Amino acid sequence: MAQPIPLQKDPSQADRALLGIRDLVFRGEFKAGERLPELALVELLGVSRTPIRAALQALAEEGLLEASQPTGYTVRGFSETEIADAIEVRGTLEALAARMAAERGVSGSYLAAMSDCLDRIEELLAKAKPGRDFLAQYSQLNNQFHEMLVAASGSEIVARALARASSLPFAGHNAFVSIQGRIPGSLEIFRAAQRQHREILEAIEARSSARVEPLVKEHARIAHKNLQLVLQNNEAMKNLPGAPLIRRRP
Amino acid sequence: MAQPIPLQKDPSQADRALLGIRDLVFRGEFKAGERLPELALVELLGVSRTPIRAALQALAEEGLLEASQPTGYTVRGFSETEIADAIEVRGTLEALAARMAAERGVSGSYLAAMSDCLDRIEELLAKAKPGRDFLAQYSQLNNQFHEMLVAASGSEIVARALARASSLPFAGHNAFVSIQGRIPGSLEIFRAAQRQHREILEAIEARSSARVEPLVKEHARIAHKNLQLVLQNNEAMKNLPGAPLIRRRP
DNA sequence: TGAATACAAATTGTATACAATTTTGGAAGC
DNA sequence: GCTTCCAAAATTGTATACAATTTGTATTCA
Repeated sequence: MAQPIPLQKDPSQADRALLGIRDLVFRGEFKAGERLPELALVELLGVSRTPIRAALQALAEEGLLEASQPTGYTVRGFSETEIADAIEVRGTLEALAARMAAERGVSGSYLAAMSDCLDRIEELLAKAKPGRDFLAQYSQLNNQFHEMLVAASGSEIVARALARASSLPFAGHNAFVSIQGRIPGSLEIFRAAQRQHREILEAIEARSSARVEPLVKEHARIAHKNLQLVLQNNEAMKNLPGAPLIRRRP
Repeated sequence: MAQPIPLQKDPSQADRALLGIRDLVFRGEFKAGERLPELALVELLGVSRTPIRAALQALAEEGLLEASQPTGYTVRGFSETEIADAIEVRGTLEALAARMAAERGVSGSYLAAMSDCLDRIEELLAKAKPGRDFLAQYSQLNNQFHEMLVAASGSEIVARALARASSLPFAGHNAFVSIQGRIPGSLEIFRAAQRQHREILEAIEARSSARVEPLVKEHARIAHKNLQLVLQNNEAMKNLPGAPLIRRRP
C-alpha cells in the first residue's frame, strides 16, 4: 500500500528546486513555450545548477516541461483537448484499479475504512457550506478515498501508472476542487460525486467488476464538466492554480 | 505524431550511461534488490558521476530501478503478477487509443498505410518460417503497426502514457517476440495476432468504438499467454533479455 | 544594402572537489 | 557474549570549474 507522505526530515536542495520551479511555472512567471535557463533558476531559487538540473529532468518526466531542441527545457502548454485527454487517461486507469479491487476482493476491515471515509464526507456535506475550510477538508477526504481505492487494487504497477497520469496539470481528482467555491451550484456537484463514491464502494463490496468499471469512468467525467465550467468563468480562471498553462482556443 | 527516432548526432555521456546501466541490469550483472553504487558504475562505464546520476534518475522513472531508503538506487524485481499487471495497463491504454481513433476518425490515406503494414506482415507470415531474420522483421512490422495505432488516436497525452506503460520490462508488445522462435507453435500465435490486427483496423475504419476496445484488450492478452509459455520453458528463459529481473514464485 | 563570417556571449554538458550523511568495523564497557 | 559507542570508510548531495556547443551581434566584403 502506498505511503501517502514519505515523512522526510528536511527537504533537500533538489526538493526545493522542484517545488520552486513548479511554483514559478504555475504562477506564470515563465509562460507556456518559454525557455527555463538554468542560471536564471539558480538566481531565483538560490540553489546551484546540480539540483536545478535534477528538478528539470523530473518535471519533464512529469509532463510539466518538455525538452526543447537542441537543448534545454521549455514550459509546456495544455490545450482544452489535452486536459480532457489527461482526465480520460486518469479515469481509465482508475477504473482498471477499481475493477481489479472487485475481482481480487478487498478485506472487510479495509472496506469499513473506506466507508468511514465516505461517512466523514457526508458529515461534511451535511453541515457545511462551501468556503475555505470546507474546500480544504473536502479535498483532503476526497483524496483519501481515491488513494484507498487505488490501494485496494493491490497492484503497485497500476498505482504507479495512475500516480503518473494524475501528476499532469489539471488531471488529478482535486484539480478543480479548490475553486469550486466560486462556481454556482458546486455543492450539488459535490453531492453527486459523493453518491457515486457510495455506488463505487458498493460495487466493489459486491465483487461486481463489470459494474464498477463504468461507475468509475462516469465519476471521472465530473472533472471534465468542471473543466468546462472553469473555462467559461473568468473569475474562476483567475484563481485556478496553473491557469497560465492553459492554451485557450484561438 | 511521434518521432520514432530522434535522430541525434553523437550520443552524449548521459545516453551512454543510460544504455550501459540498462544493459548491465538486463544482463544480470546487478541482481534484483541489489544497490547500484555510483562509483561502481563510473568504473564500469567510464563516465563521470554527473551523467550516471541523470541516468539513474531516468531509469527510476522508467520503473527499472527504485529509489532506496535512505538514499541510492536498487534494481527492481518483477513478480509474475506485476508483469501481468503491466501488460494489463498497456492493453488498457492501447484500447483507449484505439477507441479514440475510432471516435475521432482517421483519414483514408492513413488507414491505407496501416493496411499496407498489415499486408507486409501477411506476406512475411506466408513465406517464412520462424528464424533470426523472420523474428527481427516481424518485430519491426508489429512495432510499426502498434505505433501507427497509437498515433491514429491523435492524442499526444495518450501516446505519452502508453509509451511510459510500455517501457516497463516485459510490458511492451515486442517483449516476448524475440524468443518465440524457441517456443513450439509460435507461428500459429503470430497468425492469430495478425487476424486480430485486421479486425482492429476494420473496426476503426467502421468507426466502431464499442467494438475496437475489447478487440485491442483481447489482443494484448497474447502477451499474457506468451508470458506463461516463457515461464514454463527454461530454454526460453535463458534467452529472454532481462530474465534475471523476474522473481519466480517461491 | 544584404549576406557571410568571425568574434563574443550565453547556455548546457561533464568532471571533480568538497560537504554531509550513512554504513561499517571494532574496541570498550556491562 | 552482547550491546553501545565512536571513528573510519564509503556513499551520496551539492557546488563549481572547465569544456563544448549554440546563439547573438557586429563587422566586413560583395
